[in-house]
Amino acid sequence: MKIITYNVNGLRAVIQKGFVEWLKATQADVICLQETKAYSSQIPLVLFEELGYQTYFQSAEKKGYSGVAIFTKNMPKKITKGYDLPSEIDDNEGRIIRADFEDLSILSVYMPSGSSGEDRRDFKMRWNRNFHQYIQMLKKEIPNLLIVGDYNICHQPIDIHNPKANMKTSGFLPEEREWLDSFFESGFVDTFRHLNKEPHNYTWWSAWGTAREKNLGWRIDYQAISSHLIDRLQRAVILNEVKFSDHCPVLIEIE
DNA sequence: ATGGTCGATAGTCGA
Repeated sequence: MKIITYNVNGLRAVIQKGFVEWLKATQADVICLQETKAYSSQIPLVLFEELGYQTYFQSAEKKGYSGVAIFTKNMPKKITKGYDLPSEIDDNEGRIIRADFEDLSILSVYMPSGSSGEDRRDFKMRWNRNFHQYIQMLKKEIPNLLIVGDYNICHQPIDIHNPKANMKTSGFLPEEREWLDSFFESGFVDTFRHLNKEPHNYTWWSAWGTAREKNLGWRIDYQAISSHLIDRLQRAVILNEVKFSDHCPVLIEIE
């Protein structure tokens, strides 16, 4: 099973740049999207249906903002948009969607950015802690989880081009990294890092200057799998040659 | 610390 996660930074924009043709060539079974910035009614869904995908969206209340989606060739047993267990924060920003398959549930998640100010940095921490509580409840019901998407946090110094300069930048703050530590330690494996210990592997590049050309980036997009499923992992790669967005896709294959 | 770009929108905002 081939699964891709991709923060597209506007689904309509990437469609104009050749996203559909690229997706066809990937032969992905499931693609999880973040920052769709659209309601499903604004997307020509037939383009994806022609490739054999069923399309599911969880959009923000605010028009043109955030939003996640899952496109899948296999029929899911159930789709859940937002939270389906008690939660202190509603998913009105369109950050969570889940597809349940026979032996695996896949969540496409867009965790908040904290880059636009103190309010959003605080919201990010509250959101992440609430999300983690939800996942801990959910895994009792559904042990086999794959949680993919834009986490908006670099985990370790190896995951960012300039760790020292970014110690006070949201996305690499100690408390954010500690949250990600606790998230993984609660029963998930960072699939890419499990198979690849090399530096300079990033999934997002700033629009400043020539950051992408020089590969001065951050690894903030992950595919996290329930630890007991790690033996099913066959491949995990960052598709950094794909440039429809300021992020790039991450691909895994599992048995 | 500073700086520029983009997508979606119609306000500028959020990233």
